[in-house]
Amino acid sequence: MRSTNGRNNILRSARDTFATKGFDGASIRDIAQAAGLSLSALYYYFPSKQDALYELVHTAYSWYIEHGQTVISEAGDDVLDRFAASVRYLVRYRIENVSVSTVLLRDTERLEGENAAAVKTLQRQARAVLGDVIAAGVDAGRFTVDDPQLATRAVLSICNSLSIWYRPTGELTPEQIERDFTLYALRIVGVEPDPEELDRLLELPISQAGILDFISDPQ
Amino acid sequence: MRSTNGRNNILRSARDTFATKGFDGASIRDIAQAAGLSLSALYYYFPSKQDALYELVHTAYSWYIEHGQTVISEAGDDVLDRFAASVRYLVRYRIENVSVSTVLLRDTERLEGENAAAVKTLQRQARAVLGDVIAAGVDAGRFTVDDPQLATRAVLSICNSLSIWYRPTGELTPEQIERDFTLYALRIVGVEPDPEELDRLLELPISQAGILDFISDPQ
Amino acid sequence: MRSTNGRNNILRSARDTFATKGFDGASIRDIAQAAGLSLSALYYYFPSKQDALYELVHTAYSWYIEHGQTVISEAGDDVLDRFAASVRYLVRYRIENVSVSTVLLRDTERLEGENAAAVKTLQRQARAVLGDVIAAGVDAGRFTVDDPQLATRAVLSICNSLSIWYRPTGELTPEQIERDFTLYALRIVGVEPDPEELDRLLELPISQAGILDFISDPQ
Amino acid sequence: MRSTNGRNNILRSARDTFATKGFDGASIRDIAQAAGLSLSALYYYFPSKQDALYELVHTAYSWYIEHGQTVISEAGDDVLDRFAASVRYLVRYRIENVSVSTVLLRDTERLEGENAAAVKTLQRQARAVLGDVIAAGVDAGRFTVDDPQLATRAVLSICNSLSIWYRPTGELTPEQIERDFTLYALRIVGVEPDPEELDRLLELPISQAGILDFISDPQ
DNA sequence: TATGAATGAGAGTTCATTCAT
DNA sequence: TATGAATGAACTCTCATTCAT
Repeated sequence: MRSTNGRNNILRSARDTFATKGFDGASIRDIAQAAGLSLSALYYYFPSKQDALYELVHTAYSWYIEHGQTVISEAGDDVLDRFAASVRYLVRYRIENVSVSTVLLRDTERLEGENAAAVKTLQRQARAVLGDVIAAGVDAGRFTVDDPQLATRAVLSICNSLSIWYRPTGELTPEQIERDFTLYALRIVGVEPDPEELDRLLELPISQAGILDFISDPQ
Repeated sequence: MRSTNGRNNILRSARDTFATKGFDGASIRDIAQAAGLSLSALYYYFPSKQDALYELVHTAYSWYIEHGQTVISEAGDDVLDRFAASVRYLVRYRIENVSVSTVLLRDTERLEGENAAAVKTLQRQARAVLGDVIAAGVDAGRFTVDDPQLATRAVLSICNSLSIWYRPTGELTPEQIERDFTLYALRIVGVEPDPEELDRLLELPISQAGILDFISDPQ
Repeated sequence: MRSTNGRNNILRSARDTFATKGFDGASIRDIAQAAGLSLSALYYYFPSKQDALYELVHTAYSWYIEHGQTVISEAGDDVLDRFAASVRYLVRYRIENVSVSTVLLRDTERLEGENAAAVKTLQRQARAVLGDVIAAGVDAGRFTVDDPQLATRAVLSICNSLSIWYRPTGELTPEQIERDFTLYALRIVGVEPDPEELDRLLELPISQAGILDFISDPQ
Repeated sequence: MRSTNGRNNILRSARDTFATKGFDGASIRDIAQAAGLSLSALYYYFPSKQDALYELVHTAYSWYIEHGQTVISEAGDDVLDRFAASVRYLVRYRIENVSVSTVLLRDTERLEGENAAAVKTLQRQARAVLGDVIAAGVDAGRFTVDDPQLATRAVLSICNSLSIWYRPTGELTPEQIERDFTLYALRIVGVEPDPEELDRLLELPISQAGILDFISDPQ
């Protein structure tokens, strides 16, 4: 069994190097250097650069999907609560995991063959985390949108944009972003919350406990 | 005298090759082959791969900004009309120029030095096309958002997502997308239009006339 | 059209380097250095090391087969004359083209896929150059062997052994070897020539005119 | 105490891997995998790849020489019997030990330094096993060849060719090959046996008893 | 305008080998 | 005895680029 330590160390470096230079722009030598290892040591853990990307992307998506479902079920039965929880979960994920999010959203299309197919399935499932809640809200008559899938894409793309422009050193605090993005999301599905309601939705507990160390950002 | 023809031919190939493989994944041989030229011919027109990317990105952004301002001013004085026009202009641009949009939104960060700086300025201006309208709407009390810049990012990111998932062969028509995205944008800034009003906003004329052939998609 | 000059120069170096170090032991750097070119220049002419080997082997076998048939037909109708001519042709080929013979006989099995298949066909044809003559001799009742194919292998293997041990600086002259090997070959097929007959058979003209420069040994 | 078991297991794998891929084409990983061992385990038994090859080649040649001398002395005093015995011994060795023969005849020249020198001595001795018999036959006036050494090379090369083309699944039986090759060998040295004589020569007992398991072929 | 020929640097990957355990 | 972890050197091959024509 190859030590999880060595693997994770490399995955962390791969994540940061991919995020900075892009999959094709990042050389394996860059990753090795970032990991404090020799070039060839990487090949002890991963048979190829592609495989390292796949491992990273696969693990990150899987974690997101699994914890997303937990977060939503912990939000209770009300569809508004569940919707707010899933939006806030994604916002926080993007803010706290900018590097991996960049790789997920930009470099995933560099995957080939079976890897690409497997990840496309995961992406569909990840979209469904939010998409199922929106569909439920529409079915329940609480949300008013013509095309729940398109509305899902809209809300997701707002949150995903964080990986492009959010920086911890920027002017906006995570809390401001979380509040405003939650409001935008609600409005998109046709809900205009009064301020107290919005406050309440923002106080529901959202957990990202137990995230793997090679997913979450370095600080 | 360098013929515009040769240049544009190359820019078209560069756009498609960058869009498909990414800037770092695309080799100059790929571009030459797509252009039906020899490797060295490219160097007659562009001193480097970077320069070709810069030319492409610079021209595309400049065109977008210039025509965007025209479109908005042609929409009249009402801030709602101007807002709808600018959203619809961007939606159409993304739908009709998927390839160049992909490059603009993904590969621009591969630019270096002065090129990168110049394009960052253009990106700010491009954001301002929509951003100024939103700010005006907020100032006029017609839009209710706390942070006009953040709202701008939200609306932009919805439209920009088209470059990732929109395909002309997909199920949704450009008209459906334009309608729904316009509605989402209005809702984000706190406006809930009644159906007639939305219809009216969707009938305002939007021109993309005169777009350069190496920007707009092949069909 | 890539210049034949450049190609042949590389093929010559490849031949010598493969002969000395074996296909797997020869690095592309070795070949480039021997050719007085940079590493990458080789890739302008040959897409891979495999392809260079294939080109070399394919051309050498094709030349051997074609000229072998000419030599035999020029030897006249008598099966003994034809047999002696084909043996002497092969002996001379091995002596005058030791390097390429070494590659042909040792490294051909490093070929893969279609290349391997194509060369196996050529090898069968090359064996048939001598094999057809032996079969004709057996059919005509002039040769007494049970299995013409096995006798062919026997005669061929004697001649082929030259690529392993023959050196121009050795004690034996090409003429001595040609005489003795011709005698062995005759004896194998059951013919014991008297000295005058052997002399006559050794005086028939055998041409290797027009051999390609990257096949024949450097001197 | 290094167990002979472990060593032989590795030598067996080395033999097969070298035979299939060639010395330079075979990686130590390939050998380890074939032996069912980890990479580093090989280094417990052999200090380098070269040494493993040397051990294999050295042992195989030594065994061949020693048993060859036994076989010949067991054939009695008659030079024809001794000659037939040595030819048939080699034919059987090549047929029953194709893998090791391939390595012996092809990869021996990859040996370096002292290893190469030592093996060259062994090769000379191995040639002498047959060569001494031929020389004795010539001295005794029973064989009529001008150059006993060249005749030796001729007979050897016929037998050695088996490592290239003989496969147990082929059409020819070992017995057919043994008969025909013995006949060819006799003819080369100028002896035309009548059928009864040939039969008698083929009935002399030849032993390969006690061959080491890492020399003889797997079945 | 355009190409063929060439190059140095660097890509991903594999190699034989080492060493602490 | 045997392994997991690591390394430096070398591998084949591709890259962006140049330059004479």
